[in-house]
Amino acid sequence: MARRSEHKRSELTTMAIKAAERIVANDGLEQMSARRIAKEIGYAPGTLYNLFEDLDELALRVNARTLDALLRAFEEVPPCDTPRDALHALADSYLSFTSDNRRLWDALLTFRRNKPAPPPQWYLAHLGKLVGHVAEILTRFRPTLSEAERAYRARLIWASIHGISSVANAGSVARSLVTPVDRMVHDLVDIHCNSLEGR
Amino acid sequence: MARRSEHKRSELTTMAIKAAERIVANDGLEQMSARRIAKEIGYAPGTLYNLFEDLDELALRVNARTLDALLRAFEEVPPCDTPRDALHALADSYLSFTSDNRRLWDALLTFRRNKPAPPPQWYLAHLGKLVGHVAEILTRFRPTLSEAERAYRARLIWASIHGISSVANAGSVARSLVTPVDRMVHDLVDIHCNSLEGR
DNA sequence: ACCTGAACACCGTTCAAGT
DNA sequence: ACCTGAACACCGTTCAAGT
Repeated sequence: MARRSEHKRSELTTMAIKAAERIVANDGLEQMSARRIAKEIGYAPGTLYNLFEDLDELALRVNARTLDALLRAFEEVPPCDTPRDALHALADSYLSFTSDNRRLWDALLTFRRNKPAPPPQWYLAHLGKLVGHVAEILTRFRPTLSEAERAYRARLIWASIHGISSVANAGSVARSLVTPVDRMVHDLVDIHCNSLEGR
Repeated sequence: MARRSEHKRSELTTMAIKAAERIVANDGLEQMSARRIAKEIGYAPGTLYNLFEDLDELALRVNARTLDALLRAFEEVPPCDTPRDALHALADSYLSFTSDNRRLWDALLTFRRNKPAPPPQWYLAHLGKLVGHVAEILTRFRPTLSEAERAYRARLIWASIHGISSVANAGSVARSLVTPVDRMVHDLVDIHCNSLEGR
């Protein structure tokens, strides 16, 4: 029926991603449907399949923007005198980002592709940068640590902190296990710091 | 149309829960639909709404059985000489249970009710027992710890371990961040133990 | 009283047909 | 070439009507 070309393909793509992001941020990932996105941008559902392979790809693009935003927040964390303070500052940044962007962060954590497929390489690169922020601080604790060990330790710290934050965000079912979240995260950071300092 | 009464109401309930569990274990929570459960037990979809308030309740009942099974596994963990060994043994039990029951455990972690509601009291009781197993071991580390502090510490340990295991189970997207899972969990347990021993 | 199954309001995805 | 929208195969949930 059509040939509107009111928007360039790239514009249309951006419109769709932003509409999807808006829906996820406001109403959660469950509400992000092809029909609703299409309605919001004023196109037919079929059009989305012209721009994206499927809804999975669209969700991945939304998550990529969320990760980008978190990385930007990390970069704005002011430098600290001690590595311990630096880790605490990073944890604070993480906690405030995830609470300011509850639903978007939740979407990132709970999203599962319908057809199992290896994650795109740019997605892994994003995650790598996230862990890189932690790894960088670890060099100040233990300058002699090999790069591999530093990366491993950074992943260990990140995953354990993430555990608390993810339980806190996971429905209301287990939230009582991780209260108060802030105190738990900072206690955990201290435990990791103590271990890094060898005490 | 009907009045079969081939099964008592309680039998029907059990049949439905077991069918749902089978579907979740084999094909994941996404595949657990009212229509499919009904077909498996040979009744109409509407019948399920006679037995349960909605699908959320059915999913909760499946999760309860999974938690029960995990608690049973915990109870079978043989006693250990040192509290450190005991924590490692508990972690091993957790790791092997979650890998033997991937999809059921995943369902427990990712399930979110459609209508937000406080978790039923029996559900919280189950979670409490889970943390209780950890708390019990902590008395051996620090007999003088108050009950509240012991419970807090147990939640901290459990949540951080759970973080690693949940990332490992979360699609393939972030799994690379938590490999090898076993080593990470045991390193984390050691860090917690060191902290408890005050070094 | 118990169970049915059509009905309602939704999904993701495809693809022939229109401009 | 681009976009549509009907069509297909699904959802959860309800409830009038049958036995």
